[in-house]
Amino acid sequence: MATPSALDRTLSALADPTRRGVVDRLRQRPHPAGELAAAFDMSPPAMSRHLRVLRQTGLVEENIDADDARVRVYRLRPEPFAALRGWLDEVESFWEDQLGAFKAHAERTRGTKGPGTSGGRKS
Amino acid sequence: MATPSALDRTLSALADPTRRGVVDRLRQRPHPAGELAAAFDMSPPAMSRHLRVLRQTGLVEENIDADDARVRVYRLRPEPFAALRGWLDEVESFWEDQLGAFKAHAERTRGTKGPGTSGGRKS
DNA sequence: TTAATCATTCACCCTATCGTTAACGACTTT
DNA sequence: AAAGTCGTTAACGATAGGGTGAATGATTAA
Repeated sequence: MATPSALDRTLSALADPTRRGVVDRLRQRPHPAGELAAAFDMSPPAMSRHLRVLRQTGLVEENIDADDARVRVYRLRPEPFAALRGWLDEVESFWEDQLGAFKAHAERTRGTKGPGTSGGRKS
Repeated sequence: MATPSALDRTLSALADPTRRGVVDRLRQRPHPAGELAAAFDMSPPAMSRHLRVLRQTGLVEENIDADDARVRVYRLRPEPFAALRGWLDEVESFWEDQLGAFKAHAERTRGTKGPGTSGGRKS
């Protein structure tokens, strides 16, 4: 594994239901690690690992509670979500392009319904 | 594993670098399975499994080539990407709420004073 | 100082996933 | 019909990911 890209790590992190649940929950407000473990009926070590994954991808940030330095409060960070949106925008631009490409393609293949219907298997 | 949600499956599918590479490649044009296996220097069975995952999440669609029924041509499908965007929009609305108005979800938050750091945890 | 609490890392299972080769079904070609 | 091609499923080994309980470090409470 040649050091996965940031997008790799972001998507892997969000692919886990627990971690996505944590993200959803952090939308409401920041939470201490212990609260999250309890909320998902999970042992503290298990949640700690999930939080580490989220932290390493930059999806959440850890802060020491001002009133009790034992407590670590987690909150969302926007950057990885923005990056994911950027990739998604790129992918979805495919269909916009397809509308334009449809005209061009329709010239070459008169009669076929969709753009890029198979063509040759050679490049 | 209580039947993962559609979003679970979509994110898991896209978390794999190979599968995301396939998606990126299909943005250019539809491809036969064999071309994809070759492009990623991977055995046909391995690619076939990746394509099945993508197909099961609805990210790609399989079509029999009109000229050669042995060839299966894969192309992108928009729905799962739109669903992912929907979730991403929800998550990112978090920051809009923070900037705009906390009154929007002030109705749901009981007693807690805004996004405060301190937490009264305790079970 | 001693005890209790919060969260982490460490050690270990256990399952899921990815890759390979071999075998198969479907289609095309000669 | 026989051989060749494309892509799949089947069976297997190797690896990574996620769960637990025990031990550790840091902080607070008594």
